[in-house]
Amino acid sequence: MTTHIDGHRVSIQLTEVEAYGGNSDPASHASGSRTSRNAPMWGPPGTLYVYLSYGIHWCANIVVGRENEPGAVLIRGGVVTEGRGTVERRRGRPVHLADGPGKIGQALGLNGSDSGTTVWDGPLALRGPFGSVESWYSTVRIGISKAIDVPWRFVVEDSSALPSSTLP
DNA sequence: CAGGTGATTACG
DNA sequence: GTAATCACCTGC
Repeated sequence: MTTHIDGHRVSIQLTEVEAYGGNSDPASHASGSRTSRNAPMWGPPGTLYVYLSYGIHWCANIVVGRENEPGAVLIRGGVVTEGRGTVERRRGRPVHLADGPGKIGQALGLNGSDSGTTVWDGPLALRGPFGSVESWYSTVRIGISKAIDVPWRFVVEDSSALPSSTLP
């Protein structure tokens, strides 16, 4: 995925994501009522949902599934493949692998003003290569206190399984 | 390991 | 109104 924000282009190859559902998923921000914060989760697939976590971290999700049936994928980790200088300036430290949703949000330069935009006309774009499904495995989601047994965290085995042309 | 930080929610 | 809860990161 790639962002073009403040005149800077940053790309990451995804290595870790988590899925969140709608009303039937107690851990989801869409488990309760629709509010101004979580409204993008009801949007069409490809909508971006960005929220502020712990008052500090902007975390990014891509909405999936049908419109009005909330569901989203939280971006948890990725390898920086383009714009590493920009990422290191934003993060204030050397960065190769950004692991953790707050770090990813900061690396990509996202904030609340990007919530509700879409991958076809917003600052964040999706593009391949997407790798093979065999290189991913699933575990339980982390950092949550409800539905902790649902195995909807997906991780790439190891970054050497990524297409070598995408690695730095 | 603990603390920062602020929106959102649950309760009256 | 107030209090508790967070899909987290950093530095000790």
